[in-house]
This record gives sequence, structure tokens and C-alpha cells, in this order.
Amino acid sequence: MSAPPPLHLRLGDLQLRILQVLWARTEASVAQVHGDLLPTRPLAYTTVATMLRKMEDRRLVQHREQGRAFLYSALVQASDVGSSLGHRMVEQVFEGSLTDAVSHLLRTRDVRREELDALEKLIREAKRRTR
Amino acid sequence: MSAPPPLHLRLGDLQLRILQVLWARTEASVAQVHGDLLPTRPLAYTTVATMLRKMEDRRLVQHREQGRAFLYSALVQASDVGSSLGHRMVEQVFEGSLTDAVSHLLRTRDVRREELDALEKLIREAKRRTR
DNA sequence: CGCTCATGACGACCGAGGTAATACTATTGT
DNA sequence: ACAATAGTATTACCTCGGTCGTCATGAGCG
Repeated sequence: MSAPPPLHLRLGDLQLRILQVLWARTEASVAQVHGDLLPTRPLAYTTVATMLRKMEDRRLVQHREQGRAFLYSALVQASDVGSSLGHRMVEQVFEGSLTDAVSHLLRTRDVRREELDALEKLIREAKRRTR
Repeated sequence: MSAPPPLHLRLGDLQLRILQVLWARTEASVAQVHGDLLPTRPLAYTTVATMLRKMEDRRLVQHREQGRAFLYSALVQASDVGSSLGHRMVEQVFEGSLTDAVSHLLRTRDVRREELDALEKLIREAKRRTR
């Protein structure tokens, strides 16, 4: 097996947007990625293509050929990026306190009731697992 | 009053480390920041000084003079960085689901029992507030 | 056959993070 | 008085994210 997705994920904004498209579509051509991004980010086609190539160098995505076109797919998963961001958030911003981090999350966004219920259930399950 | 801390906080690793020191010390000279960073990041004194100046241009920190030396303090707070990171994490990685984000946090790090208790209490309080 | 379109490959350029050597300057210990 | 020291200012350089323009090529169509 090849390099497990790098631990030091440092993603720019465009890269993250592109990954979002690939996560949603599983596989996508440059044209599709470009199209999906257009509404929010009107970029030149070549910009997307170039970025995809650079991301492939970084082993963030891979491609296979289909006719003339390339079909790209993500090599890093959302959970990888989540771990990276989460670690940064908890360790470097909230001094290792998960509680503080979550507390801040709860305070700064308004959360619907069902979310809170789901979270509560989550905690309880985690507790059961630790017991 | 000047620019309220920018909304699009894009901090590099060193910048975050420096902010950590400033958050902990409230105010610090270049030498102090450099000293605190040494164990984990052996950088030249001037590297830290330069970075601090660049960060001041970006309005991330400010300084006042004390004798010949500068005393720097943070203009962005941990909560600002936390919001930025949290938003990115929830919206761009976990498709807007706070539950998924927290779930991932719980799964990828091992949490002590007291943390879980604290979290549970937190959720309950949030619920009470929404009621 | 020859033109146009779709698509990938390259090369260029800017801004920012990161790193540091060098230069300048004021304070201060002997 | 003067050299060492402790600070800041300046300048430079490299990497990378981001953004494109241009170029080459191949496929399909009139």
C-alpha cells in the first residue's frame, strides 16, 4: 500500500472546495468540478485543471483516464481533513480541552433541538463504550 | 476604532504558535516568544521578530514600546480562531452537521470520563437555553 | 480534408507564510 | 570612552496556494 494520507494536511480554500466536489461525486472530470464550483467560485477552467494536477502531485487526489478526459477522485477523505482540523482546534486553540472546543461550537452557532438530542445520545454511547 | 479582527482568519502554523504564547502571557517581548517556542521550534530570533512584524501588518497582533524592546499582544483571540476553524470544520468538511463533527471528534481522540460528563452537562444547559 | 472544440500540459506571476543573514542603533558595563 | 550586547529594521529567498494564458493534440464534423 502507498503512503497513507499525509498527517500534516494543509489545505487551501480552493483545494477544500475541490475535495468537497469529489467527496460528493466520488469521481469527477475537470469539467464537472469546474461546473460545480462555478456558482460559488467563477474560476477559469484551467485554474481548476491546474489545481487538480498540483493536488495530484501532493497525493491528495488521483485520476484515471476515460477517453480523452481524466476522472479524478479524492485520496484524502473528509474524516482525514476533519481530524487535522479537529486536532488543530482542540490542541492548539483550546489547550487540549475538547469540552471547551465543543462548548465554543455550541455557543457560536445556533443549534436546532434535534442536533442537541443527537449529541446527547452520542455522548451517552461514548460513555457506555468507556465503561 | 480600527478594523475588527478579520473574519477570514487564515493562520499558518508558526503564527498560531506565536498567538498561543501571546494568549498565555497576555503580553510578551520577542525574546520571550522566542524562548517559549525554542523547545518545540528552534528558530532564529530574527525569524520570530520578522513574523511578529508581519503579523502586526495583518492586524493580528499589536505592540507597545518598553524601553528599547517591544511588547506584543494578540489582537485576535483564541475564540476568533476557534470560530474560524470550527466553521470550516462543520460547514466545509461535515456538510453542516455539528453532530457529525463532534461525533468524529469523539471517535478520533480518546476522551476521559470527566470530559464526557462535562460535555453532557453542556448539552443539557444548551437545551435548557433553547427551551 | 481541414476546422473547431474539448482537453491536458506548461510556464508565468502574485501574495503570503516561513526562515534567516545582515545592518543599524542605543544601552550599558568596565 | 568604547566595545559588547540587545534590540529593531531591512532585504532576500524558498515554497505553496491560487489564477491564468498559451500551446499542443486529438476527435468529430461539414
